Amino acid sequence: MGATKLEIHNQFATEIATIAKVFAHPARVAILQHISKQNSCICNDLVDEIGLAQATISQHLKVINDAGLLKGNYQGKSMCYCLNVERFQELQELFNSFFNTTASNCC
Amino acid sequence: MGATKLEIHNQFATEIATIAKVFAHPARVAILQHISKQNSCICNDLVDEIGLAQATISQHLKVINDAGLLKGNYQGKSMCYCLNVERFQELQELFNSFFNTTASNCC
DNA sequence: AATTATCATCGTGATATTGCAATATTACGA
DNA sequence: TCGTAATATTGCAATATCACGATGATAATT
Repeated sequence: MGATKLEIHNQFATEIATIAKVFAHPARVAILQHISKQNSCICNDLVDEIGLAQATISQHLKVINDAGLLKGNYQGKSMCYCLNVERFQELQELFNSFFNTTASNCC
Repeated sequence: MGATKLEIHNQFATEIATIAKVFAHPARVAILQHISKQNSCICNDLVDEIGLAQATISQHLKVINDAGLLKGNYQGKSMCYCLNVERFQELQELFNSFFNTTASNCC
């Protein structure tokens, strides 16, 4: 045991959890903030800005990218990572639908 | 190495990540959904509903509770867990302020 | 008091995540 | 095409998380 029992949960719960995981690390939140602040992003900047090794930043970027949250293209010899705003807003709406449907008046 | 370097990130990023972690497991999302559906909650119900062992459910409930998301009191011989709606909405607002401030038009 | 029911905590495997050094790959300019 | 700068990938060690059985603790019931 130890592995999450994914198969027993409903699809929506699994989806929310998968998305939440992306935001569940401060480095990834900071990366997203930085990207949005800069309006564009070169990975090397992030190494200085966030204070983690290049390999670590690259790994976090991969997680964010796998969630569909980045658009990237080469600009000169560096990557230019940008936020996929449409996808980002899609996730926000998913989260809000979770928040909004989960309300209760209680004992 | 291995442990998250919490101290290097800004406070807001750490806060968002901490909250996101609560929702980063499908069982916890499912528990929150179930609590809201039932309007009240007894842990044993959850064991049947979610399909995990009682000890495991109890652990997840602790994580949710540590985030301030539960109000609980004894009702007869079982616990009655309820959603702390105020706190829940507080977290929703925090999340939305993260989503809303992180927007970008890109290269 | 003993029993039962319910939930919490502890201890322990199993798996996942984090972080980094080393290495590979990619793109560009000389 | 060779060298260099930027980013990705790999492999590994450290730590965190998940899941569960066993054990405690508490309250109602017998």
